[in-house]
Amino acid sequence: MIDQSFTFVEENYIKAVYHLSTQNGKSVSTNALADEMQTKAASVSDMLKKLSQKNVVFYQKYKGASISPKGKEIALKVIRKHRLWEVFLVDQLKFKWDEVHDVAEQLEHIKSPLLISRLDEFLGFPKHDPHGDPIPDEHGNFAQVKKEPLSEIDMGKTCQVIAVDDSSTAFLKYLDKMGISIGTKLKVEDKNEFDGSLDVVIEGSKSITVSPRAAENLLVASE
Amino acid sequence: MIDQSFTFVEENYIKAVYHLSTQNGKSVSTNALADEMQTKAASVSDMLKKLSQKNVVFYQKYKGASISPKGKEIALKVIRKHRLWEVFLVDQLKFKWDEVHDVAEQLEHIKSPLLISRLDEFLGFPKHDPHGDPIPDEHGNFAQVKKEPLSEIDMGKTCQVIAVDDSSTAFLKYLDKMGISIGTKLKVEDKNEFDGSLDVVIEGSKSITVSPRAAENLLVASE
DNA sequence: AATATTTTTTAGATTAATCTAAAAAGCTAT
DNA sequence: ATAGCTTTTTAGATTAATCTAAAAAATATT
Repeated sequence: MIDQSFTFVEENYIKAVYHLSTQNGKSVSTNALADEMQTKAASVSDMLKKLSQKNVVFYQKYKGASISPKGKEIALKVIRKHRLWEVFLVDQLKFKWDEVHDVAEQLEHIKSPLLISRLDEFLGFPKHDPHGDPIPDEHGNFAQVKKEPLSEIDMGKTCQVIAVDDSSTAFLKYLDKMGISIGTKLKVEDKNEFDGSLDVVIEGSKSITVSPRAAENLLVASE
Repeated sequence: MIDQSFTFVEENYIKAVYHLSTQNGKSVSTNALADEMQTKAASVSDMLKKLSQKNVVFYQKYKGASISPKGKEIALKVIRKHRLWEVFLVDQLKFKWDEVHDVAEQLEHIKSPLLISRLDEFLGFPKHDPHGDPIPDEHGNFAQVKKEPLSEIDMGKTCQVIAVDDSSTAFLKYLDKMGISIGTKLKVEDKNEFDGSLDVVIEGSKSITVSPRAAENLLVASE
């Protein structure tokens, strides 16, 4: 096993397992993956079996999958490439942030360690992509963004939901109804003194009011 | 037939047919393609059948293949991308000319018209790649390099063999023996007054002496 | 707990690209 | 012009990724 190489498709599955299994801690269901990958559950089952053989995911029939250390390494390399290319597209080629995704999805699979280290250098070793997401270094390390409750965010500031402190179904259902999920970007418009509720704008969407209770349990990263 | 798309593999075959069939005018044999593509003749037969169906090559069983107008269009788009990326790698990322090929072979298949037009602009609309090969514009047009006999090249200048004025087997055998073929790069080191012969260095190889007769029939592009 | 529903897996096909081995076509040299 | 050699094509498998439909396991409901 000198330097095992993965197909574009395998890399995309690994990335998806990494994303979904680190986002909410627990293992990822076949259907969740099928949804993420825009494919059918049967295809996912086949692929998980293969990726498990290659030791990049942990997988038990009917029990879902999670990322292995080796898989995490691969996922972080792909994510590093994806985000560096996004910086290139936006900073150098004047792409708008909403135009970069499809192209970066292709560029992230180009295999050349030299290319990536040179690109990193060329871009001035950026630490974040145009969406504010951290760029892992060549060893897969990246500055862990500090989580703080939404209630601590200053008025006028923008932040991104990265976790929740209360994972009760009641809370999650509430978030769902509000249109908030992991990754959602929020801008704190106003703080209402009388009850501590916040008026926030959901990026690219509507303005809502968040109760103080919810604001304490929504963990965000400020930008 | 809205905007037919081709796989990486198909694009590589189209490029190979284009290269081989425009280089020496006539149609390309299955074996020549197999050699170029590092694959087996059987695979080439299958692919030519498919590409012929898609109207990108002209193909008749046992008679070889040549590029169609549609195929030429596709080939030139891929070549344009390949050469623009080479310029990027050398000019911006400090790659050496011999390090770019494998990476450009991957990058040339990225699908995004916006990416390429922006890259072209970013690089200052270059007309040649780092090897001196012309970069086709978005319509597939490129400055035809002017051919001149090797005998006209000034001392100290570098040039590339692009054609021959005498296609007798005798001459071609002579060139073969000397290690010269289409694409070979030469540097004129010295001109011997007494017999008109030239001392030239074959790039990455030995120094040889070319007779005046040969020098008149070797058509080159100066760089 | 037993049944019904949902989720996941398996079985069996399909498509793209490839291969080996054998058959067919084309060339060449006497 | 024909026998022998080379080139090319076909036939039949193989691998990766996918799908549909059916079977099996897990979860939910009464």
